[in-house]
Amino acid sequence: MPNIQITFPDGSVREFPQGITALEVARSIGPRLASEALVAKLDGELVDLSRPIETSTSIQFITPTSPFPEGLQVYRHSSAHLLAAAVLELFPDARPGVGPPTETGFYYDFYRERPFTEEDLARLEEKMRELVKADLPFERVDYAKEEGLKLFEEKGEFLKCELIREKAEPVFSAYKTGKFLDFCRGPHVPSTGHIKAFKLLSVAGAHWKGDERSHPMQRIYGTAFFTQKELDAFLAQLEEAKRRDHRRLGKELDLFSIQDEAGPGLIFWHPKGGIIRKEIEDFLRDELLRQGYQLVYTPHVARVDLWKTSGHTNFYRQNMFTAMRLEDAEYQLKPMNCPFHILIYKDQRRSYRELPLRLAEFGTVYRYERSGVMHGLLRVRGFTQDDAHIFATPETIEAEVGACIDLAMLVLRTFGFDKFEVELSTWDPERRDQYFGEPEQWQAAEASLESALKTRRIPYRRIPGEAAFYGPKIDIKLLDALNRPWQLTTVQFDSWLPARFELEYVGADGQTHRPIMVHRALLGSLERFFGVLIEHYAGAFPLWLAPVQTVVLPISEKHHSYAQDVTEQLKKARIRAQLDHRNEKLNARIRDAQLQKVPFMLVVGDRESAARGVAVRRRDTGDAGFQLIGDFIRQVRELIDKRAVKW
RNA sequence: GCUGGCGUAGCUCAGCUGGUAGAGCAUCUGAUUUGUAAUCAGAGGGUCGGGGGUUCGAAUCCCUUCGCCAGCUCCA
Repeated sequence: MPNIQITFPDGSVREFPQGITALEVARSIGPRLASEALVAKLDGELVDLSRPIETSTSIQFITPTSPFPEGLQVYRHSSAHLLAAAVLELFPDARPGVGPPTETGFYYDFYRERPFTEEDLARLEEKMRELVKADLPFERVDYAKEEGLKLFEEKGEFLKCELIREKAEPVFSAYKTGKFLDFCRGPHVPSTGHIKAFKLLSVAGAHWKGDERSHPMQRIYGTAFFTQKELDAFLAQLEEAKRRDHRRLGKELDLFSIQDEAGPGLIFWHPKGGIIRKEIEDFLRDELLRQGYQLVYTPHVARVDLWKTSGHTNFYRQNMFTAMRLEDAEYQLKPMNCPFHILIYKDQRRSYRELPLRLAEFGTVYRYERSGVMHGLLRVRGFTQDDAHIFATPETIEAEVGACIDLAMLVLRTFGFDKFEVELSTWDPERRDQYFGEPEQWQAAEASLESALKTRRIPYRRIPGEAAFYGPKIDIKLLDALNRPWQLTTVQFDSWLPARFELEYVGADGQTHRPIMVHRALLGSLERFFGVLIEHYAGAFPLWLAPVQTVVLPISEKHHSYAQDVTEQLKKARIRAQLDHRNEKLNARIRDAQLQKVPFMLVVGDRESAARGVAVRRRDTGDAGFQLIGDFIRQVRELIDKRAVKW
């Protein structure tokens, strides 16, 4: 048998007989590697360790400690197969659909008359552990298409048959694990014994191939990690996310509610949430005015004709509330603010000297969402965008886009976010008919967006084909305290609406020209942003946002009047202060203030009233000792004024 | 909208196979006068999400409707 040459990651080359398996190569290096390796990478392609190597190649072994995400993906994919094998042991009537790895684990879809229950999950997990102990191999078998199809048909695997008919090559691979045979490209870890730490998380409904008209499927979600420690950390993070859930905190801290009687997806901002919203709006408004925006207010409804002109009745109908008939015409609740701002623009003849014209509004819009998709503050039917439309000449577009990005970064950082992901969504030149406008316009638009990012040295990802039909856009996602991404800021280039509404300005040359529009929202929606903020801070807001900034706690009744005096002084300094003189032990009142996440608690008793001071307790670090009342006020005022996130 | 789960006091929840509702916290009243995360006692509070049905009898079983939760699908 001829020899082949195998190149190792360190550059060394060794000869092996043709047909040797990757596992044998690993063994030639060391028994430890052979037992830990999960898959091999041959010239960059992932393969099973058991696969014979026929030609010279480079090789790399992937173990749990390899710095490649592919290892974990394969591992989770194998875990999904392990799950399917366990399901077939306990529920022979289940018909496996698909079961891929996901970002945080894996799932497997089954077709079955009866849904799985929580108890079923526990039994399945137990069975999976048994199969791990049995150390079953993930055995790869190649079938000719017809022969393989027949095999799956005999097993009654009608879903797999459908996939094979649609996707299989003339010879396709399948993987066998115990009773489970899957049409699968692989690769997999060598055997079930390699799977160390996993957990089944939930059952949920799904649809075959994601098509809601197709078979209902039962999806079992699970996750798997190389070590129990990593799994535990992941589960702890799930718990932490639950602890921070804005719906729960919104109730506990009395920030907002959703009322059955009013309808789903409609938000009631309670007084404490209202103060936070006011602080957010005040801050934004000040910045907007500083940056040359002009504030406008527009109605919530308009004649349907307006929405016909804008094109919304056509391409956005599915997201709009149905129109209402009034005496003279049909009226439509607004799903967007742009046509209104356009009407303000059109209300007079515009000169190039007025541009860029920046119109900003906290505009409340209503969008119809299907009943199953609402989620707290994050997905609602009525929300307020911190919206703005910039009407500009083509020459100034890049500068305007750049200014939007700068403003977005400034704003988001002020709220304490400092990790971002930026995306540039561009068109797909292959599908020109999907987009409005000429290719040259698109290239110019993309170039100006891209250049705005480049001159700021902002790292970004280009996503072809993700542009809106009317223009390319830049989206900024922030990462919260749990590193979850949230898409908030969007800056969109639009030459479609200016054309629809025949917008014009008179240029320096005395001719009329068409302006370009930039749609831009920094926080996206105030409701959604509020939800993100609550979860990011777990309800413990920065001082400047905290609904109650200080609570004054008199030790006993004889300190009431001094406590009252302290509270008045705080209020005079525009610090939100509350006096808690309830007939409760100090400990109980401290506890309540802690649970309400009040930044400062001021204990006042004999010592404090004698010395005109307060005993400061901080929300995060506890007792901070005595301070003169004047000093405390000055310090807190300063922290509020500079919108400190930490103190 | 679809699949599955759930809906009992303001909140968190108990209530086995049908026999006209219970705890803790919160609220109110009284006692207590408190030094850095829950003082004690008493009282009030529910047409068991809404409607219909089965039954001598329904929080419990059935139908229907509204809402919530986890997903699917779609988005700020």
